[in-house]
Amino acid sequence: MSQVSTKQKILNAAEILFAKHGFDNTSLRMITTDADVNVAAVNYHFGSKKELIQAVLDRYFTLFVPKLMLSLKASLADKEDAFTLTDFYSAFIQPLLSLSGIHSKATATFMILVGRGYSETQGHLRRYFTTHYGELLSLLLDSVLKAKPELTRATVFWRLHFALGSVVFTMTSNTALREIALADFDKSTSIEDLIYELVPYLAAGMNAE
Amino acid sequence: MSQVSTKQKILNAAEILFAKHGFDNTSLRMITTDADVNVAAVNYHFGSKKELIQAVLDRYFTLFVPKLMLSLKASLADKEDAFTLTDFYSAFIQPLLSLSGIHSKATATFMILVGRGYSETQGHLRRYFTTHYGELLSLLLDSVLKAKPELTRATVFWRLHFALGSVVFTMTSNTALREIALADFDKSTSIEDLIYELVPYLAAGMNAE
DNA sequence: ACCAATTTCAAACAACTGTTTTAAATGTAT
DNA sequence: ATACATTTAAAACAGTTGTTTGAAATTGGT
Repeated sequence: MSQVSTKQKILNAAEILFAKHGFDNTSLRMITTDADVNVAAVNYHFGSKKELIQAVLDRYFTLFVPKLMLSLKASLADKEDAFTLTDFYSAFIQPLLSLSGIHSKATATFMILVGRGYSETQGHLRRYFTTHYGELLSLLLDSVLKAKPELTRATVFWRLHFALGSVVFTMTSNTALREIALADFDKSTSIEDLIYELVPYLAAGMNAE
Repeated sequence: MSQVSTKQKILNAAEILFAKHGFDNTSLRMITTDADVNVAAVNYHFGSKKELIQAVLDRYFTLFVPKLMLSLKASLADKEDAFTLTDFYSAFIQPLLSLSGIHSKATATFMILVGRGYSETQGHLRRYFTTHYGELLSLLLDSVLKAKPELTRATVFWRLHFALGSVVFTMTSNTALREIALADFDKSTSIEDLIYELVPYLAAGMNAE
């Protein structure tokens, strides 16, 4: 019990701090202090900080990726030739919402971690993404191409990442953007408002040309 | 001569390293080694690392922001009530290309630095952005609203930042994304191809609903 | 209750961080 | 050439980083 508990206490604390400050700006001492655990525990249970980062990401990927792939495959099989972009986007909702089982902010945290993984990447994270990302990416490309056959595979690839960029940038810059938004209009913006703004924007982008 | 030269050698080296590794992951010793200058020179000429970061950003902002604002105002005055989204996007081209006067990669570097400024923000950078960014943001909002009066000011605000997110994410993740793209299709993607993909996507997003 | 394996802990590790100090070198006027 | 201010340079600063050590505490199996 104590072994699992310590490991998970570290993962929980690390995840929050990684999302808030980034991987490199989070020290092991910040993590172990928040987790109420000895500094040496990280190296004992995970080996190194690098492996801790991957363990944090793994927890989300092993939960999210299979669910998303199942959801997409089910929708593709169900709709067959009538599969639309709306079906594509809808396939994300359930898997994303299911992350809330971990904790309330899990969905946002996941997106932020993915974003940080992309931009803070220093080699080992890049390799991690390309391996754990490969078959999912193929399925995503195939799905969109089913809904929009007139697009090239390359165009779909880039548009998917443009969309990811909008989401990830909005998440990681959340505090800064909300502050600026608050200074310009005096009405504050909730996460729900943001999603409401985001969805039609992403849909229109993928539908371009 | 020697004083200006040292200052600029530091700025040039810092800019490249900041864009490549981020602000916090770039040490003063990395910068001064690349610049072939003593470590103490940074604190002598700039006061602190924070002030060096702002000096690097300043070099771009003082060059880019006035040009963009003039370009937008000229276009607004010229087209009057016939100002379109195409006019809006076109106003960026000249100011962005003029950055190439600094060096060949200046435009991409500028976008990356802006992106890092948003997500690595720890307080002082956020304040820097809101002050040096305020009147430009207002002008951008007004311009888009002239072209698309049916949108609310808040919607335009978020869509502008969604677009910035796509650009910035694509820039900062450039290497990683190109690697993935190369693994999936075997045709490599140039920056020109990327812009060609980006423009219709951004236009469609702003035109949504 | 015992032994052995697992886990925790305080302390120290070498390497690195931004910054400061002090002295030497350089430049610039008179 | 003298006197002054500006700029460079080597060295050390206190603080933090990830990681390792070795002994203490805890655990689980018999």
